[in-house]
Amino acid sequence: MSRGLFVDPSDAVPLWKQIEENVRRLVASGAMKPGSAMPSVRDLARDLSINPATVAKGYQRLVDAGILAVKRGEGTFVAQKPPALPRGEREKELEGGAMRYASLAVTIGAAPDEAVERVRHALGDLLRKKIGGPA
Amino acid sequence: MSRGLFVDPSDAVPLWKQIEENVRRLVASGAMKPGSAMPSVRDLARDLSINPATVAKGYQRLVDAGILAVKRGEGTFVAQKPPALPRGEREKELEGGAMRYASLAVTIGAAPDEAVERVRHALGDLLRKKIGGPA
DNA sequence: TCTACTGTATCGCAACACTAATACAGTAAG
DNA sequence: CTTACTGTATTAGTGTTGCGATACAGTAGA
Repeated sequence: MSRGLFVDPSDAVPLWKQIEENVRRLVASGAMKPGSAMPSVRDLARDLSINPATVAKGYQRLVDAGILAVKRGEGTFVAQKPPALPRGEREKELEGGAMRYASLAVTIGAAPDEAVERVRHALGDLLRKKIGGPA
Repeated sequence: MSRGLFVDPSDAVPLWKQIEENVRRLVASGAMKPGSAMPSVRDLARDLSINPATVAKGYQRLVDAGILAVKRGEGTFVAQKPPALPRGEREKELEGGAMRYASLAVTIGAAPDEAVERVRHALGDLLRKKIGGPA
C-alpha cells in the first residue's frame, strides 16, 4: 500500500512531475491533511522502484510551492496552510489554463457549448470523487 | 504583412509548433479559406527570419493532418475540407484538455463556476478576434 | 531547354531534460 | 558517542528535440 501514490514510468510525463501533481491533488482534495507525514524519499522511491533523487525533486518543488514543509532530519510533512496562491497569481494561472483549453477546442473545431460542457463535466468528476488516484 | 502569421522566438514553444498552431487556428476560424495559397516555405521563413526547414516542418505536420495540401512545384494550399478529426479522436482530445484544465482549477482552489466562466470567456475571445498572435 | 520557383530529405550541432549514483549534512534514539 | 534514519547537493550518463545548412526532386513559364 503506497498511500495512494502511483507513477507510470512508461508515461511521457516525467516521474518527478507525476509525483508532484499527484501530491498536489491529494492535498487539494483533502485526502492528505495538513500536518500529516509524507513517506520518506527513500521509502517512496523503494515503493515506486525509482531513484530517491527523483522523489526528492518532486518533493522539493512542492516545498517551494508551500504545499509541503520539511523538518530536516525528521521528514517531510503536509504544510499547515494549503497556500492558495495570492489572488493575482491564481487568476493568472486560471486565465492561462482557460486560454490553452479554449485554443485546443477551437483548433479541433469543437463547438463552444460542447467545450464548456466538457469542462463542467470534468470539474464535477474531480470534485465528486475527490481524487481516485490513477483509476 | 505576413498574412496574420507571427512567431515568438523567445517563447519556449518550438517555432514549428507555433506555426502549426497558428495556421490551425487561422483555418479553423475561417480566416484562411479552403483553396487559398499559403506563403511558400522560403517566403515565410524570410518573413519570420527563421530557417525554411523549420517552416517546412510545421507545414508537413499540417499536411499530414489534412489541413494543408501541397501541389509539388506549385505551392501549399489550404485543404478543401477541413478534416475535423474522426469523432473518436476529437472527443478524446477535448476530454483530455478538459481534464487538464479542471485539474488545474481544482488544484488552485478555484470555484467551478469561475473556472467554467473563464473558459466561456476565453472561447468568446478566440472566436471573435480570430487570432491574437503571440501576445 | 533553361531558369526560377515550389516542397522534400538528410545530416550535424547544440541545448535541454530526465534519471540515477554518490557523497554530504542534520536530527533523534539507544 | 554511535547508529540509523531524515533531506540536500553535485555530478554524470543518456536520450530527445530544436534548428539550420545543404543537396535533391518536381512544376511552370520564357
